[in-house]
Amino acid sequence: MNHPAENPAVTRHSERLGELIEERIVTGVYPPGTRLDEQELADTFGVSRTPVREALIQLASVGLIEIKPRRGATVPEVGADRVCEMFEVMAELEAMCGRLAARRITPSEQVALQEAHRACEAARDANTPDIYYQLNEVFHQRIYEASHNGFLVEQTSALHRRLRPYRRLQLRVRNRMNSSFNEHQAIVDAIIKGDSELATALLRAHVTVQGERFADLVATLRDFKAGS
Amino acid sequence: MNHPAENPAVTRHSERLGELIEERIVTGVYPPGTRLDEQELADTFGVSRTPVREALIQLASVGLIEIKPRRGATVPEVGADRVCEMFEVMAELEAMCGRLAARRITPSEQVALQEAHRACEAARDANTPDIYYQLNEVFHQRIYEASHNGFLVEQTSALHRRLRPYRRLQLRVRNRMNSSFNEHQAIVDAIIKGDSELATALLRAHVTVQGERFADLVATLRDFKAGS
DNA sequence: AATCACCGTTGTGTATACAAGATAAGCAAA
DNA sequence: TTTGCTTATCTTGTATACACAACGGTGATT
Repeated sequence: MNHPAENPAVTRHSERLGELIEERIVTGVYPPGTRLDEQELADTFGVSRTPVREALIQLASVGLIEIKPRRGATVPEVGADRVCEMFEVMAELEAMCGRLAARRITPSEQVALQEAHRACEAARDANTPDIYYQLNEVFHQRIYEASHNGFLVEQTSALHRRLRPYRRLQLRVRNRMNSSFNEHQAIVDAIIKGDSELATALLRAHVTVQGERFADLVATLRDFKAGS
Repeated sequence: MNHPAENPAVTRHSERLGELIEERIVTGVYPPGTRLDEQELADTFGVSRTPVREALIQLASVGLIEIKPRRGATVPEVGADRVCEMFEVMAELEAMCGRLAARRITPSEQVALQEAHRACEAARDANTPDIYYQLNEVFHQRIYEASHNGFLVEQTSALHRRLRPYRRLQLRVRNRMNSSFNEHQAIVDAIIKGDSELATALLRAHVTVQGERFADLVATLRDFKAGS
């Protein structure tokens, strides 16, 4: 058997490169404001400038970096307000997923959703926020897919990924894991019950809270800086 | 105003190229299924393969074309169902714009919105669908901007552009221009009045109709083909 | 006659070379 | 010392050259 499927060795390096660079951006290796020198990246990853450029263009068109003509690529200083805007849109997209999911979810998807939910419950009981965080992503993904709108799934997943680093900040927020799980419970109930309006409202609130927590965090940090 | 993004004096050809190729895709010069040969495009536009590749990658990451490793770029056969999915998301995004706009629109934006609306009215009275179509875009853009969510504006505008060719098909649909204008009127009223829920509902319906018209059109075409 | 293997061609993916603009340093003049 | 201009250098943007995988055709074998 030829294994083109199992082998991630995509013949185009720029794709792999894009993921690597993206990884370094969201993990803070390349913090906002960083200038991304093409030659430097090329040396780092052991390739020539060509694939690096292609990867950068790809990242730029997704909005992860900014490329100014003749002035290179930089990791944008995502203003806190910008992130809030993104959370605002995210809330609406997730709410839409929930609305459609409540109407369209199949029996097998119901099972999958409840499985994901129970997995979250286990992580909560074990008090392992990192695990919970991971399973939380699966949970939300299940809802996306239950919307039966492939385009919506793509858009929502993309934005979810892009907001990941900011959501991550909230892991330590007091009691967030617990309240998150309770919200999940209500969301699952609404979807299973087929109450699309309720699912919409609950999911919107669920995500909006995340945005607000983020805003709180930013405000706190600013005060902290100002006070020191 | 310093808007380097929309400054046409961009030294990077790939951006300009991307727009040119996009233009040819949405206008049907490169119909779905077309294989986009890099060398061929390079010759066509009088540049080398490098900028062409960069433009293609950019288009691919926005979803306008598909690139398979070692197998080149093709204009995807966007299934009708896919387009319907996109309209479904579009309806929600526009609805969100309307909801926020109703709450946040400034006096000067109110004026701009009404101006755009009256311009549409003139086009309707003159019975010039092409002009109406153009002004209709301005009208919607005004609403996007009134949402005061820059990220939302970007996302919505992008999807709007991507759906343009399919919306264009509806120009000739019977009476569409007239009913569109009437819907606009109600939308403007709701936004000015500050009734965000009403604006949401009206805009969602306004766009949903477009999606349904598109579905009707596709169905008609299919029957036509089957019957011939 | 049909099938499979081998080889040539075509076109993508990458590296390198070259051109041009932008930044920054150095020098001169006020 | 500061300001302005010139120039040097560095980085981006583009062209070209090369490597290699995929498709197509021809020929041999069953």
